[in-house]
Amino acid sequence: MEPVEERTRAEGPERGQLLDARKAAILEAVVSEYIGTAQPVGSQLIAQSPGIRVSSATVRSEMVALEHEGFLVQPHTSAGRIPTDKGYRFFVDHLADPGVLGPAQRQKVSRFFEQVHGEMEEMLERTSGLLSDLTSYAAVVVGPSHTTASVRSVQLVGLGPRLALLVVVLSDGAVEKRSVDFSVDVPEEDLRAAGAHLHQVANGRELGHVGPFGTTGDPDVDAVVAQAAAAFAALGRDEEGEQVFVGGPSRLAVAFDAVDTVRSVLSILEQQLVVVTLLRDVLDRGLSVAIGAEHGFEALSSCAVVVAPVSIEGHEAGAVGLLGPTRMDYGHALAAAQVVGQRLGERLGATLEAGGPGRSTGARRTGGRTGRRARMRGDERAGT
Amino acid sequence: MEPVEERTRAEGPERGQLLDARKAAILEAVVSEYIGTAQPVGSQLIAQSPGIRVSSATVRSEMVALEHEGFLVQPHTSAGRIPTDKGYRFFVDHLADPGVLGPAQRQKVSRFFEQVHGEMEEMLERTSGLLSDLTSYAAVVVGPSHTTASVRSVQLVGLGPRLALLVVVLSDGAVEKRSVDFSVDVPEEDLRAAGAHLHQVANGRELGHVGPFGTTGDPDVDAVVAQAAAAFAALGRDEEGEQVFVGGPSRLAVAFDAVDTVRSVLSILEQQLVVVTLLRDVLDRGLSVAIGAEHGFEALSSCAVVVAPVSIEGHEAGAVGLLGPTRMDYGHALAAAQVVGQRLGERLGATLEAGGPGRSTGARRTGGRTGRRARMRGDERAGT
DNA sequence: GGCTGGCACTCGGTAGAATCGACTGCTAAG
DNA sequence: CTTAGCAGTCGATTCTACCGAGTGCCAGCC
Repeated sequence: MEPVEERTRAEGPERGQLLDARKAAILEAVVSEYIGTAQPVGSQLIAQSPGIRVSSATVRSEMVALEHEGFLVQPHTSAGRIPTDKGYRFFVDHLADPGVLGPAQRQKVSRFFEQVHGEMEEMLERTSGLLSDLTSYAAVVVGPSHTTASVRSVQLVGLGPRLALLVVVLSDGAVEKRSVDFSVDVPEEDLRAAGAHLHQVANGRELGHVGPFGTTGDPDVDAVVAQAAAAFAALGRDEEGEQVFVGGPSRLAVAFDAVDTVRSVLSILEQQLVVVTLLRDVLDRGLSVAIGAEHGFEALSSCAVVVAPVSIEGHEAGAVGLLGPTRMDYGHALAAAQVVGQRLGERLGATLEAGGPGRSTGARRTGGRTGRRARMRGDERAGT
Repeated sequence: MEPVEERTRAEGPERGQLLDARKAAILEAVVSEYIGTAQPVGSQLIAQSPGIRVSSATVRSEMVALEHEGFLVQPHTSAGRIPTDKGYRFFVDHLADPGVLGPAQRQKVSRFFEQVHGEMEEMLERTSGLLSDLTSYAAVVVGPSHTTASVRSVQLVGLGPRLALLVVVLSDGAVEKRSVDFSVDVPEEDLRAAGAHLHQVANGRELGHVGPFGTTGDPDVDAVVAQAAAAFAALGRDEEGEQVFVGGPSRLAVAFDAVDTVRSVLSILEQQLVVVTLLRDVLDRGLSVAIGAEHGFEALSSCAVVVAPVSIEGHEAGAVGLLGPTRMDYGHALAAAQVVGQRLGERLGATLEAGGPGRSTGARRTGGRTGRRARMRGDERAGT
């Protein structure tokens, strides 16, 4: 109604984002208290907390102001106050101490990355478990997309008289495969010849950009090549997406007490494409935390998402994230995500350390985020 | 107290498992009603249901008997009755109509298996989604173990001067890989030579039983072979287990209203080894349904598990399962699991249809179920 | 002017009493 | 053996009273 009135009533030179020191201290106290207890916090409790040197009456009037400015809300008239998304946002941006992992946890992380072995998928999956363990929140790990990796080897392996497997090894160590069903028997030599030809043509190219495959002169072999080419194209289409690993989804059932919330958040996590988009969006906006409605997902409005990039030798290769209630322990979550993301990047980099120039095709992400695909696990229906 | 009394009171020649027709009809009515409404069901409702031609008083006295025999319980004195695990068991064994999928669902299944494409993992994953969609319960799909498949191809692909990828193709179309880090630069020819040698030695053997690898005469190549052999061994160790795919876990949050139950069931599903063991156990005991405490898992005591085998050309290759509350729609769930399991087996078989004799190494499972490993997704802690 | 103590007020949560109603078990009659 | 009738049980619901945490406001103090 009277925005001017509103603005003059607020004191000091703040412009929307700024709060004077005392308000900030009170807001911080409210947020940390609420994060700890999940109970609306009242003025008296705040007045007693260290760092606040005024009476509860003063705290009350400050709280009224904070409520007007949208940092706090009262669930009902005679209750304490709880932070709004904006309140958490201010807390995260200005107040929370950087957040450090305890020595025990640091050690756990170190030991994990020393011991972890196996191929990328396995490592990413384990990492999602680690992150979830560290924080008690659900964790997601998004692996690098293979779109920029180049083909290092192509092979056709016969599995039967009329069936073969197209095996493609990429420069980043990923292996893609696709079965090819010839309707007629194909002799082993033709298979081998076709494989060699495919290798010649595709080697060094990016998976999405192989072909045309030309001819070999031998029509039998060419027939095989043609079939395999189709499989190649299908590979390029299907495997363009990132893989998503979710760790500790059961943690959601601890973080939220409403079974409805659990259900809707779980069903979001089942749609891997959505998860990838979500993390990407947050990172693209230069954030490491998205609170409540800050990301566009209705179903996640009671969640906060903490994201950290995973970069392999300087180029962004994926992301790790945490999903918890808005009243999550941001300091800890940020620290954990950040450390794990970084260590994971280093670890993945180290595996490729001995890699040649093929690896550094690292063209930066093109930035567009439409058309991305991810392997779906679970329901594929677009959310309800 | 007086077992003889007990036994003589019951009529007819039953011995523990059998019930006379009227008791059975009443039990069936109680179970189906309870499955539908989740409310304790009283004698009056049963007396009205079609097929029951006696008064509520008679129903009551029969219910007393059924309670004595352990098929029903009363949550409290003045409430109706609900089935016990034993009650569900009898229902499943004797009463439930075979259960048929509706035409729409049959069609959905058919269309799914016509359209589904991609490699095994993807297909299994999608299948778990399908099954969950059909039934509204959480679904699990366990893929075949590779232990009986033989090696069809071995290749060493250089990813960098000192790094290579060992790529092993198995007769069932699976591809296993492992990166090998030589501490010195290895020329391309040595890699190729070592790869060829490995292929020679391993081809046709089972993954767990390759080696020893002998020598090639060239010490440089032998060094590479030795490193790769270690990777081979690691593969054999790691990839012995089945893969597990969970579809629609969010359905658990619909089926159960206690958030605690949701949490504990979810955390079971996170431990893939446990899931494999569970399904195996049930199948090994010749069952297709395990109700409540029938499987040994405390955390799943409020669940029922429906299992159907997936067999590829006669030999057991995996399983599909459904996880829901004990008051699940058994008829529908059984039908869905059975159909999907069978179709999946046929579909997987069709892919290998053109396969040669290598495929039919199908030695039956050895039956032991210790030492099995599964890729873990999520937490790895042994249950709480 | 800003801070504080005091006070009236609000309102969710809890406890207890009354009521309701869906069951049951029992019994006596058909 | 079945059935109608009846007394009894006990969870669920509603209502009331009450408590207490917490608020907003105000008058007085520094």
